Amino acid sequence: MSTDAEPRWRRLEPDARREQIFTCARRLFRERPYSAVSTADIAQAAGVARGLVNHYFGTKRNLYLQVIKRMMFIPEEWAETLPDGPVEVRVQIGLTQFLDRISRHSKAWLSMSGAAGVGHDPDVEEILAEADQTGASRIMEMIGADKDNPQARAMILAFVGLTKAAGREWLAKESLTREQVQLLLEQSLLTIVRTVLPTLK
Amino acid sequence: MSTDAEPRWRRLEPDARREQIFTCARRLFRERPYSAVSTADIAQAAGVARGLVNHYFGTKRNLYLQVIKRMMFIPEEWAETLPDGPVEVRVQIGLTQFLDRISRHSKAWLSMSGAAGVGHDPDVEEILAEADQTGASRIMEMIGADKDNPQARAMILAFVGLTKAAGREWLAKESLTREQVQLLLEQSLLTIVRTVLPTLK
DNA sequence: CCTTCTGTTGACACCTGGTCAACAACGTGT
DNA sequence: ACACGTTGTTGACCAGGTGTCAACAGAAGG
Repeated sequence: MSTDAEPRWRRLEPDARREQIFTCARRLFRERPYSAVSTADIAQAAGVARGLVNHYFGTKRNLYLQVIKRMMFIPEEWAETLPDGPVEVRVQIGLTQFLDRISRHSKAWLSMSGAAGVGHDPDVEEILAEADQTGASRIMEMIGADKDNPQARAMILAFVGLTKAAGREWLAKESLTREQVQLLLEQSLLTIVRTVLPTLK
Repeated sequence: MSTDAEPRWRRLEPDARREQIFTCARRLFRERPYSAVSTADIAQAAGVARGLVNHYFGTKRNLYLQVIKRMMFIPEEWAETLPDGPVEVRVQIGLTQFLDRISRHSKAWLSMSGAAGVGHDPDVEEILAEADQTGASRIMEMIGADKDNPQARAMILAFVGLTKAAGREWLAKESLTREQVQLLLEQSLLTIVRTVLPTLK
């Protein structure tokens, strides 16, 4: 009889196991809505007992929040340095970089871009709001706005809404070309800079 | 002994009972996320057995979809007639009417305005997309755009994204005044009409 | 080979959603 | 009044999902 006694399961470093489960969970959450993914599914995908998922992540909900949180964080740095120069040029370059970014990570970006609202989950909304704030800060750098002016920031947050919607039209629905999106965002942002923000004082 | 024999429960017309349960469900879904509302909660709020909720609405999910669907439908008519005249005037009046509308129904509007995405549920997204299309049509009337031009429509759908984000800044976060939102939307829309849309054909 | 450590398992208790046969409120005919 | 049929309503039942935890077993060291 075979004496090799293949072990029925292998031990992993906690970090490795955690990461493995996390990866499987992220994949599943991307392709199905939250409630259609069971912890059993996640465990099975990771080839692991169901209890282990809870052991590493506590609750399914918490695991989900971590997935969202990490989607928000895109590996490369946000800010390649922007050249000095007139707003028009900075906006053009900044938006080009931005569109490069989201097209490179389109899948992750799309699953993040629209969110919050109806099923309004405070925790999820908070994470998403944070992402919007990051985007807004970046844009305010582009246009040289005062980052501490809450009204200016609110205006730019609204513009971020335009950005996300336009991005979806381009990447998900393919009803606009990249050039069209760029033109739309560029012109809108310049209008805001030139006409709307100055009224703030 | 009292012979009046107060009945333990009362029969209602199916429509009345359905409406009663629906109202309780809507209230609960507005104040808590989907998964935090159990059918037992809904039944209890309506003073009714749990099974009755399923009897009238099939599944909890279906009830939820109906709640969303009805939130989307705002009773008064969309279109008070817009006067003929230059785009600038039509846009100004149209946006004023629009802001009147959403401030009047701010609570319902806010729970609809942001949505879809992360927990991406196809059915919910479809309902919300339909609402966006309705809004887009209205705006295209305002600016006299060709409603059958898919690219123009896509541009306006992106603008709807700006609208929703700006509305949230005003009504939910109160970081902008109504006047500021109006200015932002007016200027952005005019820019789109004058500078962006003409490049399409 | 025995011991220790701990990553991992599998069974358990609990909760939630959907089904369905039985029940009881109410209108109707006598 | 009283029986009767209709049907709105109930409550028990089952399937399936989540979180907990004591016990198990792979790996490393003596």
